[in-house]
Amino acid sequence: MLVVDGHSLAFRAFYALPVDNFTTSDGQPTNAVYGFLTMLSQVIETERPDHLGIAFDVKGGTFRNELLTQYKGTREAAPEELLSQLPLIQDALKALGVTYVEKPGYEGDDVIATLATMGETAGYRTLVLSGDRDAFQLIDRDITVLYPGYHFKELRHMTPEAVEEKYHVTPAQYPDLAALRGETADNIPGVPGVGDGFAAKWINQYGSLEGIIEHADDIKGKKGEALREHIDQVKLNRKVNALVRDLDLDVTIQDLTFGTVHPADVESLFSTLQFGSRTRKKLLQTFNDAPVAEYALPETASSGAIDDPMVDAVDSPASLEAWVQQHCPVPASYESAPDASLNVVGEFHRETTQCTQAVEQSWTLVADGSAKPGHVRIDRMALMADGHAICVDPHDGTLQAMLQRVLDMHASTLVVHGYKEHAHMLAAAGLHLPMVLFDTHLAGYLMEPDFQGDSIQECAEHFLDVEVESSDDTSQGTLDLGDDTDGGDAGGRCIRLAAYVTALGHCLAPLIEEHRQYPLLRDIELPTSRVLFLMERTGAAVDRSRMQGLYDQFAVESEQMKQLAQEAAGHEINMGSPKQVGTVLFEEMGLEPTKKTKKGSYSTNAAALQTLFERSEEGSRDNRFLGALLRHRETNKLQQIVRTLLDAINPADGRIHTTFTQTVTTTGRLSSVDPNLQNIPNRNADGREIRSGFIPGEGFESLLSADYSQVELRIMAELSGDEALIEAFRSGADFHRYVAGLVFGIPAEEVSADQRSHVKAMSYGLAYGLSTYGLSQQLGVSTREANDLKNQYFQTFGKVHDYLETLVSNARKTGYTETIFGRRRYFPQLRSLNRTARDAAERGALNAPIQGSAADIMKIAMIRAQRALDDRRLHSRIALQIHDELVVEIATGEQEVVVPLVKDAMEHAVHLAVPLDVSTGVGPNWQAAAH
DNA sequence: CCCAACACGTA
DNA sequence: CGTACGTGTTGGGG
Repeated sequence: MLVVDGHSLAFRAFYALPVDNFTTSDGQPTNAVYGFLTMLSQVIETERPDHLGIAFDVKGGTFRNELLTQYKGTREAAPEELLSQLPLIQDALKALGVTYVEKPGYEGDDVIATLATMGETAGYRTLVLSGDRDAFQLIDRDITVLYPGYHFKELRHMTPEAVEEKYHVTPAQYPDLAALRGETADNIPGVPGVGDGFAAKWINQYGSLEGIIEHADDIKGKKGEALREHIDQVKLNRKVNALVRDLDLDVTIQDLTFGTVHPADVESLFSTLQFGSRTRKKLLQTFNDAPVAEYALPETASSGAIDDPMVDAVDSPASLEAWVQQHCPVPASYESAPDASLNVVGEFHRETTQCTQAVEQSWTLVADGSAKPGHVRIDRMALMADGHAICVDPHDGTLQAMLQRVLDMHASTLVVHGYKEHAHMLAAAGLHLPMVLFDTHLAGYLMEPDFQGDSIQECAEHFLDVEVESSDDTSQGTLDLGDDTDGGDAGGRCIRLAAYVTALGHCLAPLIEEHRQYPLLRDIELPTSRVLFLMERTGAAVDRSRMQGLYDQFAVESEQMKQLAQEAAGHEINMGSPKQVGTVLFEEMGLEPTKKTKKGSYSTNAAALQTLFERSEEGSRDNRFLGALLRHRETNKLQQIVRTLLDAINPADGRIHTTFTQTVTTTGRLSSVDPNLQNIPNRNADGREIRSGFIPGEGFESLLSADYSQVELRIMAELSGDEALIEAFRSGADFHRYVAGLVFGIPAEEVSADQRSHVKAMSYGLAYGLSTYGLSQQLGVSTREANDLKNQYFQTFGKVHDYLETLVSNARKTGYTETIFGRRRYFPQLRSLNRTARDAAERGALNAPIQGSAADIMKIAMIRAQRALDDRRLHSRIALQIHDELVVEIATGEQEVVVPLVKDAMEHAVHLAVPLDVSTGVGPNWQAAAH
């Protein structure tokens, strides 16, 4: 938070810049306005505050004048040239969306003191920009005064240390010193002959002004005499220079956010001030791109360093047990919740949101190793509780039983960074990790889904605002906690990580609670991570020879097409290089380019090649080249996909173990990496063949594929409350046909194939913020027709239109969107003045709650399905999730019971105004299971 | 060895 | 000039 002394900034600006150079054609001086705004802008750019308040004095006397008639008497009246600019400055602030505050009967300094105190109470670090030294009394750990030097640009950060260095008293003692010394600028006389030096000496000798007055008689010499003579003056000074910190100001911290300029007002004001375009642009940028305040870091965060724990030695089960008994918290109800499925309830309880207290009384476990499925390994682990830490070797056979006992008894009070990864690593040592209390990795993701950074170090740096010594920047694995190629202080590093996780937990728990994210964490994300752990460990079985056959087939055709294309081109070319392909097409063959890429060159993507192909004459050289190239692109891509699948097969079990990342997407979806099993071809027939390579493993009879029909549209029906759309789903008819009938005002049976597909594209485009232009492109119709369709659609489903609009306008107001389950995503760019950026943010804001709610529902479905399988002691297991589809490996003899079980888990994941529809298929491979 | 740009696979 | 992802290749830089 930045609090500014408006008058002192205006004065400095006025005297720093020549009036002559800053006057409008009709004679209005603008030097102070210009200087004020540019100086403020500079400070904002350097300090990047999330809150901003400007304090101004009000005309007329203050309570100080009543105490001290000569107060500020010598200060020359401000020149008219400056006074006339003060209202302009305030207008500019208003237009730029900056709050300013004044309080009759008080000075700007009192307003500043109050604002700074409010900020501190709310947990913000506060900067006070002021040229008045009275502000020094505000300085403490969280309040710093920016005090201008001779040149305005030299701003000194006056911290408690800086004050003590300069004046040899604490900030709290500074007003005592000023009272003794006086302030000539304000016409306040001090003790004659007493300056900073003697004042400081006395204060340090007697502790305070009070102490000095008490012992005034002890002070010898001329200075002592002078002091005794002026003691009443000094007392009065002290009364006058005390700032009022608890004014009733009529503003809250929330009012001090900024970043929303009023473009029209700015435009007109800057025009009358005759500011140049460069100046306008710069100012707009500063006040427009200001960050949306998402949360204040708690006080612990600003304190800087993380305390090192006491490191204890543990080398036997007995000493481990003793350590745990002494330091680890005892769960409130161990008997009732000892199981791994502690949180796996599949029910969402939005009302219970407390977690801070529990996390405060928690303990921490950090395992070091690799969590990559198929290459899971654990090297060591650290436990931390109660400020104490130990490092243990999980492979130590004598400790294992005790370690498991500790996990079983205390997991419900445990905090980890990455439940899924820890479950994998502990499993490598034969240990089972029950459900835990809190996960700092998942919590950080919920707080800021846009933040990219998985490791403990990155999260600590981001959320704790500490400098993390980058022990080794050799981290290669995406989810690794770090590498340990050093033979040195690996255990120490592990313990340090535990200290970070402990601090992260203490920092994130209150934030999570405040933002009502704990239900999501406890009831959705943590249970989901357990399901993902099981899925990753299981992996997906593949038919290696089938895959190899497909690979060979694609490779042969790919090679053939390459030969064909090179024949047509007349020379060897690298088919994988868009650049070389472009050269052949647009230079050697002289074809007319269709589209340009954003970076200047001509596009050679499939769409562009297709139009060129259709344009070319049958059998011509161009035609043959393009045909071969298109087919090569296709088969080469498929070959490449199959190759990565083959490479990913784990030799130990012949299965592919992907990693589902739970903290990368901004909307709440999962993603799949290494390999990505969420983008296995499904649209074209020959690509789809790859799915036939995914099969049930030994002991399993078939694969089940279960997917949601039109989830996102159903969510739109739910969220908008549109009766017509809700009825469309309740009717159970062919949805797109039914909707097309409504849109075109004809019976559903008379809807043509074209009409149906147009309406279908429109429906899906809605949730993406599709433009009429985009729609027309996709449908191959004129923008006019697309626009007509859009109007017709919104006329039929009015509430959908209203919903989408309020969605964006609410997001503009609050700064974020929310899913049905309260998952948030922030969109600071909604207030951008850059139209492209703003439009993109609007589309994102439109889509996030819809895509995100669908993701939430699927996660709940997975939790429910896993619980159902667990409860019935079934052997069937979830293998894959592809956003709206689950693939389940059905154990021999279980098909009859598993199919309805999974279907039910998905359909009843949540109760909406519209039913959720799940279609299922079973087959000997993934392709055959399609339906 | 890392990175951007391009292309293309999925929901 | 439609959202959300991951991966491969090329070709430039170091």
